[in-house]
Amino acid sequence: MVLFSLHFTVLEIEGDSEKERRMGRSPCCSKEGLNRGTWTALEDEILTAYIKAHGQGKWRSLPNRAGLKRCGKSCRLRWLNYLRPDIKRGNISHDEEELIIRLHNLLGNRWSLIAGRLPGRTDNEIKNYWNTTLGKRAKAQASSPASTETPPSKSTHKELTTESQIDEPSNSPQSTESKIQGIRTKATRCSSKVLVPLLPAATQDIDINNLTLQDPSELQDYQPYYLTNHQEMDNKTTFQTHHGTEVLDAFYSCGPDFLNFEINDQMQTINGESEENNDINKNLSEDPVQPLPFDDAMFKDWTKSPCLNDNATIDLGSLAFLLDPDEWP
DNA sequence: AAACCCGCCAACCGCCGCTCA
DNA sequence: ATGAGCGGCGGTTGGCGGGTT
Repeated sequence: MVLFSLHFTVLEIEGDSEKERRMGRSPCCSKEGLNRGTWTALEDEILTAYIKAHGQGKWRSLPNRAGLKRCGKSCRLRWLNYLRPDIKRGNISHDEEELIIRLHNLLGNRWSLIAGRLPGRTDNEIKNYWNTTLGKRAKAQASSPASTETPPSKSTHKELTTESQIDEPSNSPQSTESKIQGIRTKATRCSSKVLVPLLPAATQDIDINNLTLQDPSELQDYQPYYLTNHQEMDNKTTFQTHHGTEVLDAFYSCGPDFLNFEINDQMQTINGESEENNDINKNLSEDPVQPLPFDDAMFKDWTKSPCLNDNATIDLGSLAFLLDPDEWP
């Protein structure tokens, strides 16, 4: 019955919309006559039924076509954050929490990117969770007495990685706040990349020019990072490669400066979640690799970096799965 | 029981980048 | 080359419910 009445509404409003279109640009969201605030069950039902029938997209015109007195953006948000069938309900698990912390350290407030690594979770949910829980924890951690004992240092920062550190504020001297300082909050495209294989653990050199990936799935073995350190020899670029987790830890263990680089939007693409692998493969051979701001010694052995001192009881290996979606629970 | 406080989170807002005509 | 239209993103707001006084 709802659908029948919807049909009439759609026909009526579509006419108006078309008229508006011909007469010039209609306002994005004329607030007049639109419902605001919490969605009703009926509105949810209408929106869900419409999207199931016609698919999502064209959000601007969707409310008219579906007969909803809502802003298109509001419809999109409601669908993406609440009505989508693949939304994961329930509390953030401990593993998810760890992953959020790690990804936030790596990506900053780029919630959509972080959400992309957490199946079923929305950027809004993660953002809220961070703002209400993890962010406060990080703040408390920053102002904890331990932080005054050891002055914050870019080179001595340790990360939240162990369970005990998660459950209670770490005595890490480096505040998350200071880490966030160096993070871009807006996602931007980047054209350069460094490949850091998750495996093998042993250090090796890769000749990027000779790196050919027969199968796009091979890209899963690599994580691109926007570093600016490299070694160029005779137009060839070689990379010292390391276990991905170690590299990540080393990066954000070293403070905000090291986080001030671009993260590849295609990071999740690399993990086989998109069809653009071929493009990436192509870009690998086309894009020049940018110089990295790291010193050579650091690249020669991450594990000897001062960022990873012996006091850091970080089980890097145990967290490597966080970078491999196949390993996710 | 009422008033107040506080935390959570759904929803809104404004900006930005991409696409296309 | 340019600008409108649109989708997407991150920051912020405000309603609601639970806890405390």
